[in-house]
Amino acid sequence: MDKRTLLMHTAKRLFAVNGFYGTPTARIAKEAGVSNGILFHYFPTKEVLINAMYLDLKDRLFVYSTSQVYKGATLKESIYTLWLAAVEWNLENPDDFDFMQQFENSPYYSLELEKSHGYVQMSLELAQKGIDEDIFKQVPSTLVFQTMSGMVETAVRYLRLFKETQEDTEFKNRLFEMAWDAISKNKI
Amino acid sequence: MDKRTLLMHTAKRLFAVNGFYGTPTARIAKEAGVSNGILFHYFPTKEVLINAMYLDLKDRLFVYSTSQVYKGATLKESIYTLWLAAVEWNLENPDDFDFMQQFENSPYYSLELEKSHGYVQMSLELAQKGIDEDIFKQVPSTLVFQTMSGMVETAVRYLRLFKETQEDTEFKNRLFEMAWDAISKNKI
Amino acid sequence: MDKRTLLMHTAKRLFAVNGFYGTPTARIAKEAGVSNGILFHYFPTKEVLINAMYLDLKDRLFVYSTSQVYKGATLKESIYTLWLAAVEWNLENPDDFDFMQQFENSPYYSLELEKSHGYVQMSLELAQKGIDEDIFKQVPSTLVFQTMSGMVETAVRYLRLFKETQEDTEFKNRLFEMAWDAISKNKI
Amino acid sequence: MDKRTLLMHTAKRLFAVNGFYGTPTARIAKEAGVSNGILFHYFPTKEVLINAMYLDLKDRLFVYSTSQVYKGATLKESIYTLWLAAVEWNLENPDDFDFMQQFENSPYYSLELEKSHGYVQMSLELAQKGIDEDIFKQVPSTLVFQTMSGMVETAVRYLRLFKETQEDTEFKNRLFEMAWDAISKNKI
DNA sequence: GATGAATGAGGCTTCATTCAT
DNA sequence: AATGAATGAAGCCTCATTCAT
Repeated sequence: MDKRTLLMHTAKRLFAVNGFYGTPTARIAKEAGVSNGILFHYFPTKEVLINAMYLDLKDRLFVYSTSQVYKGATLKESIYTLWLAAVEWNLENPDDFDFMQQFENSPYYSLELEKSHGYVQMSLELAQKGIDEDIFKQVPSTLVFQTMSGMVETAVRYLRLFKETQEDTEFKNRLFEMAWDAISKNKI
Repeated sequence: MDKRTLLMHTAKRLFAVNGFYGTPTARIAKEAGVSNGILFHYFPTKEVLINAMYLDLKDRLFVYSTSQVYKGATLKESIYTLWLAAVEWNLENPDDFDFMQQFENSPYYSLELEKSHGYVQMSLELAQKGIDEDIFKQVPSTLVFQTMSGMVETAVRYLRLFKETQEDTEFKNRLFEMAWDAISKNKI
Repeated sequence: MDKRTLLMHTAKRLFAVNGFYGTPTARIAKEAGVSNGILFHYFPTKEVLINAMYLDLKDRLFVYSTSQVYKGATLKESIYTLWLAAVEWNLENPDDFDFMQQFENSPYYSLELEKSHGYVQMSLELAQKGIDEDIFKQVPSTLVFQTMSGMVETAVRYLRLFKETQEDTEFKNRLFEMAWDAISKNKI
Repeated sequence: MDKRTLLMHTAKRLFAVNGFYGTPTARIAKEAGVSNGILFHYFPTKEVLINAMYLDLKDRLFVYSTSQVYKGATLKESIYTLWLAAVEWNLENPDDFDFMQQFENSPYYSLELEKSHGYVQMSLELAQKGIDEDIFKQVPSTLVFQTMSGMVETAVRYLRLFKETQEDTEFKNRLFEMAWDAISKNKI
């Protein structure tokens, strides 16, 4: 693994546990087994490192989630697949989840950062589709998107808190139904 | 205003903008117009200050929200009132909201902190009531609680992003319906 | 001696020997017997410290030189007194001289820094007087000033190089004559 | 241009603006368009680079100045030619001038460096000649030399400060007269 | 000769906290 | 209670120099 990647991995692990303010760059380098200075060769600033990591994670989550959706799936199936993929990816990568949560709630974060991200584009299109087909509530697509994101977070937090539910497929389906009911029109 | 309170107000404002790692205690004291040292007379530690602020905010939010609910309200009315109170309070106190979000997503935060909080107790009881009365989905009360909290956050974020919607009562009702649909049983 | 002054003294000594780039702030603090941090309490930046020292030195040199000139002296006597005072002050404070030379030839230095300095004002007035009275050559007063400054430097350097001449009043008079001849009109 | 020379040119330009402490070797290499490491192939040390540049400059200045003096010139003519050549060379190469000033006033500099330099030898001989012929004041030749050097510097600084005087031959003659009067015996 | 990644010591500065007054 | 000078550990980052290729 090249040093750049190595540094990102190490940083993510440390950030998740100690937060980025609680993690000296020196420690990242040390635990990555590289010199102090090389970190700044790849990332001119600690902030750059943090941003790079965030965008990288978003990318990976996006690629993973979309790869799960199969052609010809109904809208609900697609949404379900995406939701589940996101939830499971976060459960399997708790460090990533913690890091992202922390980042998104820090002053470093600005929405601008991700507006252009492919995964935002795709989600919005999907949301718009559901609205146009009268499956979703008649609200802005961005709201649908944000609601789904929020519900993913809620699910992840809950499943992490009560580990015994993590393998319970039936329970996860119920979690999804809550999210779905939030955005979809109530059938009579 | 006594110095203790003054410090908390100043700290909140600065924390909201710069984060707590970006806000030196010296700056808090300076902008509060008090001496550097006195801060540590009232709060032995920066961490103590932060925790105190957090619990204080929760208290105020709790008192405010519950004071809005009137006797004899139906369950949905109560939930609605609480939801709306929380949303509006957060909109009117954006610094508080930012501070809390930041805190809850930092390594400082542990759930233990608030378990005992009156507002958690009350919310859980309300959730349980809805479940028992077969109005809510048959899921743990903690899940209902967390979902509602998440939906409040989503609403606040959205309303802040699109300021023109903040005065639109109709729109806020729709937001509430999303939250309600998430936790309630679907009527056929 | 208060810590601020103590730091300036120590800094000057170290700067003279090692240059300011060769002198860590930590070393200044250490040799001054104070804590590392206090330096930045008095001087927010190493650069501020350096500038402060420079202006302070100029002040002291100015006060010292002018205090030597007596009322009713002729122009030549005044110039001589000032020249001698400057030369001797620099000889007695070699660290100061080295520091100033270094500073004036570093990128830190800008003429703006001292334009407003009382000592510049006074020197220019004196120069103008000599020009008006047809004692000095008919050149701009700033040129007279700069020439005298340069001749002081030359004298100091020479006297430092050949220590045996430092006590030789006769020799110093010859040095002054060189400076005087440079700026004054040649008597036929 | 070979890389060695290229590096020296780039270094000089950067040094003049930012000083040598403000100019990382990495930046020199980058702006010269060569690799980081190659600099240390040609100059084992940053200090070696700096010294090499200084001596190189002195050489060039020497060669240029002496080439201007013609056979059979009187002493004053020779001095004038040398003075003017030095002044004009410095005006045309301001970076070089800044670099030299900075170097000569830094802890890197020691007189030893140039004692052996041809240009010092020649200047001293010329000075001695003037003294022996009773044209110059009866002072050590080294003093004459240093005075002339100082007057060159003063002239250059002044002409740079007031650019409109740079083309004024008449004015430059007056500048030279000041220098000449400093070292020469006053004709009655 | 040439590249540029890699090293690691060390510099400047910050800042929570303490303490004399 | 109040002040603000003082402490010193620690953080981020720089940069001359080395080294593998």
